[in-house]
Amino acid sequence: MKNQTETVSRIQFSAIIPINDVCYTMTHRQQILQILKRNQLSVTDSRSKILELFLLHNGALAHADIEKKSGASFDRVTVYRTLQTFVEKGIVHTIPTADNSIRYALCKDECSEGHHHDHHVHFVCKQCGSTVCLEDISVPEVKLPRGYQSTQVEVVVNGVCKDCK
Amino acid sequence: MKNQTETVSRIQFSAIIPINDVCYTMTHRQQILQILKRNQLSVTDSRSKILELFLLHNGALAHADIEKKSGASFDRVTVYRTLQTFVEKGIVHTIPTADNSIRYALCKDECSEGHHHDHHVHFVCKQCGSTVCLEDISVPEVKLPRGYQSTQVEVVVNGVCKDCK
DNA sequence: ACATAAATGCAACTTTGTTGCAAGAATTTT
DNA sequence: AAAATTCTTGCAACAAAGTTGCATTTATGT
Repeated sequence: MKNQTETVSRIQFSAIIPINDVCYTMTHRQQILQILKRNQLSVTDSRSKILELFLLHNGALAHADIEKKSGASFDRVTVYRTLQTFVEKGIVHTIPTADNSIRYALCKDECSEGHHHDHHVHFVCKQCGSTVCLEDISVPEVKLPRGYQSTQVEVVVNGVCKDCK
Repeated sequence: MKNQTETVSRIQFSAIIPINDVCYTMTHRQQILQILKRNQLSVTDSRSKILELFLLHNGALAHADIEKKSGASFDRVTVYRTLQTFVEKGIVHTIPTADNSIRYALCKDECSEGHHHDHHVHFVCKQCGSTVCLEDISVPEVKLPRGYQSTQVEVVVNGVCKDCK
């Protein structure tokens, strides 16, 4: 037990660790490996890099954002397929928007394959355009008319975020 | 007063009335003219026909639906521009979805130009794929964290509708 | 280190959405 | 009621977004 703790703290200090000739800060590398392993996905450059973008950004990313931020290092198709895989595995979830652009965000809790249970509110800032998951705000109950059966409720709040005010 | 009622009922009987060589059932024709006039839009084939689709369908339509249902009678560009105009005028509103497809639905209440106030819940059926506005179900209050300011709240419920159960 | 299975990149293609401009309609004016 | 004006439409060309098949490369278990 003591040994493990020591190992972790030692690694935490050596801040930069290479995977596939790309360097990541330690905590992120650990998270990335953990997430991919957990979902039986092989650890590749693109998956690691795209996951890292999500970890760094702390908010939702659209496909276009990822292409830009990744520095055009991957093929467009790879980004599409990676995101698709992540959604299927429950690593990220999609956020509905009124403008035709799918946004993806990391699922904080464990999502079972195919079934997301991210019952939190999404916030889209009109000013800076960023989308964030309000993890602490749970989706309120919605009373439906007779005959309607609900499986998932999406709540998207538009407005001005705390940084833009 | 008696005269007016009489006129209306007489017109209601003569079910089919032509505009621009296209025939519409009376009630819809009245509605279409009323909506377009009210918004200072000239009455054209495409606008009338697309509005009629909304009146007939009683639910949300995506751009693709309109192209199909209108029988390829209009140019794609015209459909795009018509929908854009309708949104700007507040005749229809967009419904956010998690899959890259904007859906449009008629605004029941009068919406002032640019500012929609359709504070109702939208329902998307997983079975039949249809989207409906639950006019009677109002959007619940959402408590936001400090610093966040809300201008509009969108609620989309996914599930099985009353017809598919 | 090797074999196997999976992921990537490329090319070609489809779908979706946009823009400018000439021709055609609808409305207004006379 | 016809002419003038304004707005709308359709065409063409383009840009962006997303998909599919296939050969090559990469990751992983033995």
